Amino acid sequence: MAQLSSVYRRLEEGRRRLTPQRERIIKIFLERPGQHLSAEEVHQLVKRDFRDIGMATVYRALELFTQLEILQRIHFNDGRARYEINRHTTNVHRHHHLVCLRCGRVEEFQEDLLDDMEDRLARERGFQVVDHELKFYGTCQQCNRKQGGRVLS
Amino acid sequence: MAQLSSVYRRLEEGRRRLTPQRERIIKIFLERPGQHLSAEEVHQLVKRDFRDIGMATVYRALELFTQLEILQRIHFNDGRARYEINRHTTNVHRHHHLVCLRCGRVEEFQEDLLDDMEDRLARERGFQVVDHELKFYGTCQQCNRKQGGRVLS
DNA sequence: ATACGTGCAAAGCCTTTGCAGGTGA
DNA sequence: TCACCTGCAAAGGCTTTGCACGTAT
Repeated sequence: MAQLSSVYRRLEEGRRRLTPQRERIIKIFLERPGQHLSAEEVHQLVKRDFRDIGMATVYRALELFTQLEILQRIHFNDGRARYEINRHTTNVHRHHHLVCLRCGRVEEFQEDLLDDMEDRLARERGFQVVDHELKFYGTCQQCNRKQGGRVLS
Repeated sequence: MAQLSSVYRRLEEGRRRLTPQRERIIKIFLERPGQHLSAEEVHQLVKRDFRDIGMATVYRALELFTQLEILQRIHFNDGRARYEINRHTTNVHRHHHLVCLRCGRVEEFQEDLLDDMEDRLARERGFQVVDHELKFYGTCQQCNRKQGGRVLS
């Protein structure tokens, strides 16, 4: 798992430690590329190895990694934060989300068109873009086939 | 205010009433096109006319209007929901958001490029888009001029 | 009469914070 | 030693719900 060294380096720069719990948390994300986990989900997964870990530790780790730009916090309009590996800093191309309103699954997709938009925003409105976020809400292929079900919320 | 009749029609379809409080709330949004108000902000504004209105009523109205697709709920990754008039259903063109990380101001901008993307998603992945959401995070012109300040969170 | 709406207070989530004890450098 | 980390419990913020009373049809 090559990416761990990069995590370690960023922690060191801030004089923070890679404790066993934090390592497990990062690995949970590295083992599940393209998943968007809530704090609660992460907690359940870490508990397999650290039975006594508390939510506070999970939240503190997620917050720390978010500040170090190792993780990224996302909201899908359901009131709880989710986290994913920040691929921007791991040199994989930026991606976006397809949120299915029937089954709740979140798919990803790649898109390059936005770079042009960012340039235009800087030129025409003086807005310097640091990050962007694009989400499509709708119904996924699988749900479209089943038909009939009711759209959530 | 022509749009109020459309609000009234949609309420009637669901056998819900346009009470004075609800009317005031809708007007607050109609009077402020392009603003993204939190429940708390709406509460403060309604209180000018209804001193005793409670947060519960505000939340229930916001929830109702969101379900009727008169308002739209948005999250800017700060943990609180904001609401804006759903222009999709009032036939004004869809717009998106520029969130300034220094001063917190939210600007809007128009963009048509996404329709092509939606077509491609349907064709290539069978994902039927109902709605989309595009946000750019960065620093606004005003803040860029002032320089120096620290970027939030 | 019936269904809907309101304000108040209480409860519910998700998340953060304070604290005492533990651990790594 | 010193700064950092952890689990627990308590507190915080935002939002929802239960209830009794009011109101429109």
